Amino acid sequence: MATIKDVAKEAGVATGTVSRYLNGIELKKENRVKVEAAIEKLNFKINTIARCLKINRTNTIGIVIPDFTDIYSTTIVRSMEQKLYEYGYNIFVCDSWGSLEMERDKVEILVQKLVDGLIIYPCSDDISHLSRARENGLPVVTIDMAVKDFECDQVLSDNINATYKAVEWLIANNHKRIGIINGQVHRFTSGERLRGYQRAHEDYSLKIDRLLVKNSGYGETSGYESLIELMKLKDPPTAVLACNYYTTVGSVKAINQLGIKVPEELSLIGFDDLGLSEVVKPALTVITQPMEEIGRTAAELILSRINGDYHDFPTVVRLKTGFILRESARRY
Amino acid sequence: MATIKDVAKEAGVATGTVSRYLNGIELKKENRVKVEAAIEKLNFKINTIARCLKINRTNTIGIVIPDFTDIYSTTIVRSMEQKLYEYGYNIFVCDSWGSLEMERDKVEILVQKLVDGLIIYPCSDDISHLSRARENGLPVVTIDMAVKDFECDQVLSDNINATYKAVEWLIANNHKRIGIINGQVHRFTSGERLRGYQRAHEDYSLKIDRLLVKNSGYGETSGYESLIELMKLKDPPTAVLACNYYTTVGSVKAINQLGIKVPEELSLIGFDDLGLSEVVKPALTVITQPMEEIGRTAAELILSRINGDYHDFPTVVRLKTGFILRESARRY
DNA sequence: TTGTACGCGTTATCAC
DNA sequence: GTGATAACGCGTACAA
Repeated sequence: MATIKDVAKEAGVATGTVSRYLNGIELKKENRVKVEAAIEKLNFKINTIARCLKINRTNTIGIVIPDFTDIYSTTIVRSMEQKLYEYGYNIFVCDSWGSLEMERDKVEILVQKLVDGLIIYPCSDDISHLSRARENGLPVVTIDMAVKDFECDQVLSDNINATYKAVEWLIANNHKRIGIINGQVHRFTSGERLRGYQRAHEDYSLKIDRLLVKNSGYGETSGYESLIELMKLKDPPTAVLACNYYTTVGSVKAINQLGIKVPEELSLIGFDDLGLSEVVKPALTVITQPMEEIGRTAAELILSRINGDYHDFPTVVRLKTGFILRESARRY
Repeated sequence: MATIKDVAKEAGVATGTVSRYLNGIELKKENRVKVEAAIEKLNFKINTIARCLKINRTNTIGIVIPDFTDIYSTTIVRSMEQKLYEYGYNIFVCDSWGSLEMERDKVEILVQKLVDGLIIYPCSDDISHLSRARENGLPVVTIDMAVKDFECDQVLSDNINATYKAVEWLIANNHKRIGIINGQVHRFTSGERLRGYQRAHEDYSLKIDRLLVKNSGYGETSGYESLIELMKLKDPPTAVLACNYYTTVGSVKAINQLGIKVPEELSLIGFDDLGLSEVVKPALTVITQPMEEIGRTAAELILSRINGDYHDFPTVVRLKTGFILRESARRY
């Protein structure tokens, strides 16, 4: 692999001259031509590693998500990448496999690879490993998770009002027994989404039957099993709210298997308008999160911090969710 | 940020000694204790960039896929990551946005970041940019794409027999007008999948009606529109084969919208057993690709090449596909 | 404008 | 074993 020295020798100039050429500084035409010829001839490529070592920047943002195959995460990542690429940054995406240990490991790897910033979708509310990252002067932005005991920028959906609006709609449409299929209690978004469910009940003086509250996890299997359990109750719900995309998928699976008619026998409200929604029959009513906006916002925040703009640090951005009424929910 | 020199000074030893300690070489107990104390005290972290510059390896594999949100791709990536991580390699995943120009750009970035190998899911059959990567001694493995005019390892599904088996099943079950919704003709997998369709027709002396062959693209919209066009024909098909996951999704959408009864009025065979298959009603009959195996195989190949094992170079691995019979296809 | 010398943090190679 | 020192490839002063 040809180095900058080889190019300099070939062109008969000094290495500094080549370096300046590479950095877009104008040189004497004569030299420029020679340098260009040498680069072409030797098929020279700049060695990014050496450059990074020198300037102590990599123009790379590390991103950690719990699962590469989770379309909610990847949709956000895609939007981040678009924004960051625009500003000359690349992304280094890691998968924590939903494990805290792995997450720590990946963060460590990213820090050692000298990324210029870290955007993380934590898989738990233990983010003690992030403080070490920040000690190295690394900006950190979290997604989908409010973090205590650690100052950093955060981008969140307005989870509380998301479920509040959905439950409110159901109550307004005469539903009184509303099931909720939620993530585990210790997860941040689960807590908020449950909170919205509770608030709507409070505000309309409706009592919550604890049997209608499921929180075994955000996975497809959890959604599937929870829905079956709900419908096996002596007094089953007339409507069910699934609190993320995969519990929605699991719920639909269970509904199909049980042969339940939607919306005649059960109203279903899902989460995130991703692929499935319009494909299943009847089309799903869903709560939507602004995924592109989440990604873009996180990208913009990290870019600000990298550029030393800390005037609004730390910022917590709450993004509004939507509600798309389709056929799977109706008046009871 | 503390450097190895600081540690050496703090411990009162030479930098080489610290380096040897970091690389797991045993030192005199006395020195080991001093070095460990110094590392702890200074919160020293090894500088990966500097190390890479020296040893000329990054322990990182670059991966380029057409779309972060494409679950077929990410499932494969996940399986690659699992294997590579096991061997101490990280992955650097890039999204080509389905554009050749972007793909070139991303490959260039990866080469400059000095990844140790490149696994690529090309978005077209123009892979001229890969030869440059290989000139730098970089092993290249392609996924999902047979490549001409360029020697490299390739991991492919057995596309021809995949569609052959599906069409054969349909023919054996008395279907004579079989529609196919395929990717664009210039795409490699499309060509092969069409070939399987054709061969099955040949082998059973069935003539192909050109009107039944759609090839407007692998996207959801293409699938949606193609299915509608097929069903609008004077003599519509009795069965339709969608040739990737997204055309399958689009087809299901169209079927729901048109109110077509499956399998009574139309048999549908989809591609890839991903999420959707068991959620829609009736459950989808699908051709499956061994995604985990594709990822694992590609990872193993690149690891071999990195370790200098070229005894079977270049290798083309053809992996067998499966066929899951569910409710969406039946005897005509 | 151009050329030179040095620094970045680590590893490898010598002598000791 | 250990210590000193020369690489690795690039950027950047500073002097010419």
